[in-house]
Amino acid sequence: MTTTISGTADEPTLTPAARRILDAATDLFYSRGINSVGVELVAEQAGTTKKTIYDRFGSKEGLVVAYLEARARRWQAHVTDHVEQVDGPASDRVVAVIDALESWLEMADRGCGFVAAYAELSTSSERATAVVRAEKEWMRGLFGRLLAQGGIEDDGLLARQLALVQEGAVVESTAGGSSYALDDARAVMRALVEGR
Amino acid sequence: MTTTISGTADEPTLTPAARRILDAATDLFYSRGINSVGVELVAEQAGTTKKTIYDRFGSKEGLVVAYLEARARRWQAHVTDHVEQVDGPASDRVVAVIDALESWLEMADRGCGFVAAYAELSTSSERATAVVRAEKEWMRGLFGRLLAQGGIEDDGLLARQLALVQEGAVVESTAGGSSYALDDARAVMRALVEGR
DNA sequence: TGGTAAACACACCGGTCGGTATACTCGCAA
DNA sequence: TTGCGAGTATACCGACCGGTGTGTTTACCA
Repeated sequence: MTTTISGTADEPTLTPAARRILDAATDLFYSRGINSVGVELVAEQAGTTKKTIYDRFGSKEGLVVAYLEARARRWQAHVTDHVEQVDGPASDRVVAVIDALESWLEMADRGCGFVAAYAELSTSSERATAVVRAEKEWMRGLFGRLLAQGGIEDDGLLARQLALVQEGAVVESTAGGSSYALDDARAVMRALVEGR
Repeated sequence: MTTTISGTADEPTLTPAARRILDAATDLFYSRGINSVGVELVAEQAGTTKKTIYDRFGSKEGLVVAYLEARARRWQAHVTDHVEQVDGPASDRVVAVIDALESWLEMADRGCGFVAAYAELSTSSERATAVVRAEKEWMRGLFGRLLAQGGIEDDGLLARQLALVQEGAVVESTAGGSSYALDDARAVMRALVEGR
């Protein structure tokens, strides 16, 4: 282990067609919504057939879960990269998460894919909601590790508050249409960390 | 005008069948997701027919917009009620919004209906996303009014931060599965308001 | 009394949904 | 050489999608 801040499982190997299917699903599920995209469309965009999708992923739900897991891996790697490039006081490293979010939202301007998935699937797919919850938990854990490495002792309260602020920033800057949300979040985070 | 903290338009009069349709849609759209519910199902649960839905609301999108507007009115009335029952320092009234959210989530445990709608519709319905954005704007305005009434001057920054924290609380307590989120949000809000 | 808005029942449209079945081709490894 | 996993192609299934059309019944109101 070279680092203690990541802690993300690496992805399973995929056959070439499965790779294309997952890429197409990632694109379509995020941009148009999971329930609005049929497997036939995914197959078409992947240059393959429904048959192959069902051979590789079992069901649409299986494909959705694979999409969410892949998305979580990419997001976590993205955040980890940003955070690792900063070495200063804990507040600087915490705020770097919002920098990561900012560059992420330039590609993903439709908001948090996990919150969207939760909204669409929470009543219909237990497996999908479990992946969403795990991602939120990972964020809380990340903030906890950043605080600990910065020498700030915290029983979990501050880490949870920082994660909460980060989630609020996503909602306000996307659904809320606020162009100040990221800066607002940075200010709140600094106040919280430096205040204790 | 008896109060200056509400500022919500009252609902248009509806025919009896339209009322039942809107009630059924409110129930179904929220609990199962908008894209997952067909107009036929709404008609059935409302004890009416598709024809009447299209006569009253024009299209499924029209029904969705009416649902979101009605939901916004109920949410805003709910919050206003809670806030009006508190008369203390600004921090107490601000925190009362989280109390309102807490009792709201007892009925609506699937998260913010507006965020869910945004996730499902942001690429397909301009009208729906406008209603969502207006609701988020209303929340920022509410916090601004509460601060002003409490004698706290704010150019908008603090009000936006409070709204951001409130949104984060919703996400963390629903999709995030955190049972501390509401208390965490209250603590952050108090720190922000009392800190300035 | 006549007109009108509201709600009703019901049949119908083209299209898409998730999912399955059959059959064929290819490359690779035992 | 044989077998197998991977992929392709295509046809099919019942169910449901959003939306429309025709015609009938009810109730209120000028």
